Amino acid sequence: MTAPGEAARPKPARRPTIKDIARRAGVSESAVSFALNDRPGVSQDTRARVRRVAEELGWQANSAARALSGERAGALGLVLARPAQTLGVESFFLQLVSGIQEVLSARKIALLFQVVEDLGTECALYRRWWAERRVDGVLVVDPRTEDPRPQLLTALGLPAVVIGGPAAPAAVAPHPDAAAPAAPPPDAAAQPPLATVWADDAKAMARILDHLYGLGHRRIVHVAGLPGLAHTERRIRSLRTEAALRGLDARHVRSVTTDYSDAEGAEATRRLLDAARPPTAIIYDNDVMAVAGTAVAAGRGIPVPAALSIVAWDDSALCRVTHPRLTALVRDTPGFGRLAAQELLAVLDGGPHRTVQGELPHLEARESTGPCPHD
Amino acid sequence: MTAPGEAARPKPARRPTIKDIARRAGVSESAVSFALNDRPGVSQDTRARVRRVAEELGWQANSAARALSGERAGALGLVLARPAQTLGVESFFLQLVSGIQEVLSARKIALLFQVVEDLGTECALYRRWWAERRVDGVLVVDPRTEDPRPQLLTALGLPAVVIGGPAAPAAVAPHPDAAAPAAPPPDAAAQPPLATVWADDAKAMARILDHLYGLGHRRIVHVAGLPGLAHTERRIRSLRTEAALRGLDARHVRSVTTDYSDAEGAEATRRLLDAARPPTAIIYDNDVMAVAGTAVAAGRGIPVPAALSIVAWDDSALCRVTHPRLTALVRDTPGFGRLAAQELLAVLDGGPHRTVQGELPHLEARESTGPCPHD
DNA sequence: TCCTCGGACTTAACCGCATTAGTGCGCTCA
DNA sequence: TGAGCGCACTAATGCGGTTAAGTCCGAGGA
Repeated sequence: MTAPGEAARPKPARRPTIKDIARRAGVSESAVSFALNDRPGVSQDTRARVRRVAEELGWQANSAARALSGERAGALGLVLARPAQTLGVESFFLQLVSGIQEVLSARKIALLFQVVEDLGTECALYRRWWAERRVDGVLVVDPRTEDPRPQLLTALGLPAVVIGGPAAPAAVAPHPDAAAPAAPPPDAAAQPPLATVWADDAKAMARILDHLYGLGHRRIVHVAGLPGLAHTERRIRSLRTEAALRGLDARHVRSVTTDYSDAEGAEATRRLLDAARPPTAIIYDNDVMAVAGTAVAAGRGIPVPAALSIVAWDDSALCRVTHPRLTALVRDTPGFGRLAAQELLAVLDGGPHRTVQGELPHLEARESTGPCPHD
Repeated sequence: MTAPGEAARPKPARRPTIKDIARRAGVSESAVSFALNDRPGVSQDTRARVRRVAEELGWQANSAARALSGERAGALGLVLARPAQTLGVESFFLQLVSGIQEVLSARKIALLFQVVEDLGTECALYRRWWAERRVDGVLVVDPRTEDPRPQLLTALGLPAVVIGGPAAPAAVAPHPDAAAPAAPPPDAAAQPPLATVWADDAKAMARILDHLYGLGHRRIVHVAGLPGLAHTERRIRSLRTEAALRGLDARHVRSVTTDYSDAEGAEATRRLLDAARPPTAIIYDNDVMAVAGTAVAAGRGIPVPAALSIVAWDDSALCRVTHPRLTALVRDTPGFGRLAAQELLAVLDGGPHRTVQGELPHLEARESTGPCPHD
């Protein structure tokens, strides 16, 4: 009656429990529990013996049982809300996840990773995870200016760390360089106090502008990503501020927004190059658009960097396979993930909701940026 | 005594349990369990009432409790063994994961996704997940010719589906077109009978060769990926078979292996173009190498496709941002993920270990392939 | 009329671990 | 000398479900 291929299925080996350990070590189950969890109540001798037996048996705590009694699921969640099409050309997320897991796996904490279509589904998923007690906390990515998630998570009491927030870091920790009185946006105070790790986009933008300004560029356009995202707005604001600091004309140094796709990146580039006075330098908010923009320039016979300089915000293999190779802003993304994971663990351990800052990115100058051409 | 930012932390709302439902519905806890799990033993009336109350309370089963008693973790695992550097330029994985989750989330099954450095760590992780009963099964990616994972998983009794295996589909389901007596490799029989979803790389390769052969190309090199991977070997074998079928010279139609990186893809391309009789067409095993190869050609002033045709195995935004846009083999990767997830669920439900085949990819002809130049 | 049968529930046991409340024992000290 | 104490350990309970084993009751058959 068994289907082909089913016949040989072996009976799964029974996994050892603390009861097995208790029997072999000649103690009670609770003594085993004490011994294995570093709690007082057992002698050094017994503790060592129990540990040895557990080792021999290859015992690992049943995560469900531990979760049920210990009130900890031993898992964290990360949801990525992205339409399926736009998925995966960026290296950012896998690297972030990789960094996060480096921290988690050392503490035997699992990561539930889920890709969903939109923000609504993401919120529904948080509710479900919360109700099912699947996770002890979540890492929130792609914070937005109008974001329902912090409020939801606060209401649920689900510990969280926002990666890439807050919308206005200046309001939390005033940027020493930001002499210009950049008024904190009205929603800054309204944000529930979730723990946050953030990157100093203002300083990063300053570095890019230093580089381009130093090369003589005065007409610089920033091809940004999705307008709703917090870091997009932050970068746009930073560009304005930094341009003003250098006395640059706001009509020639400005941002345009896209959906991060190669198609919109290319389209934006075409429009920019069609203008009466096209920019001499373009900053793209991700690697994919930068490559697409470079291809557009190549298609029109516009030499890079002789006639147009290009900078990619975020490095990846892509930036090295184009011709010429792209000058890019290099971030330690796995490091950022590690930082976020550590913060979340700290919150779970009862720590305060802090706002910590990731390492500053640096600009890797390659062949796509050069001196500004003379008109 | 509370740290700043901690003061406002709300007491988490208590999540409802079946006990709450039982009280409100005026029945016992087990009646609730029966009602909510579609088991006989309660009247239609009671069932409806219990359901309504559960709905009102927003009840969701505590996954830990269910796992503990029901022997099902309600989660599956997927491990990606990749060195951190090579992470994330391919769109394949996120799309695969997205497809998998489409199937899983409908059944409220979570996915544990983990990125590790190597195969040894991956195996250790399977052991841990098994011992901790974290997952009910796993999806195995990147099968290799010498792969310790199937044996381990079989020994553990951890249900699994291999994505992209087996090494020799011909041995399982003879390819009708494969008239050439391609001897099944020795390890084919040694493979434990894990469930498998696979793509017909032989047919895909045939399509690519049809295209290139039809354009007159007779010197074709396949820049393959990592030599240890099953699908790499399969594609290499397919190229040989298909070349022989068309009477092509094995010295001019051959494969070289790389590590999938842009660097090795570019390096391989340089070597090929340096040869006395360089190929007139190159097939790259992923999009990143194809783009890198195109850049090398551009750097040497070799026009594509006038002097060199290029095909990418796997499509992505990358193939559309180069100049010219790359002819690519388009696969329905999310669909492949859905298929794999369905197979694993079938196995968990006691089904047989089948070997099912994914949809055939098609070749999207773009501007990077053209008629073979005359020598 | 009595007994049986089965549907609709309830009770109780259990999953594997953490944790709290004992228990027995040797030692100290009034 | 016996109350008091601390230590090492055991017994018992609970987490929130599932499930096997009753219990109750009304309908149907002999």
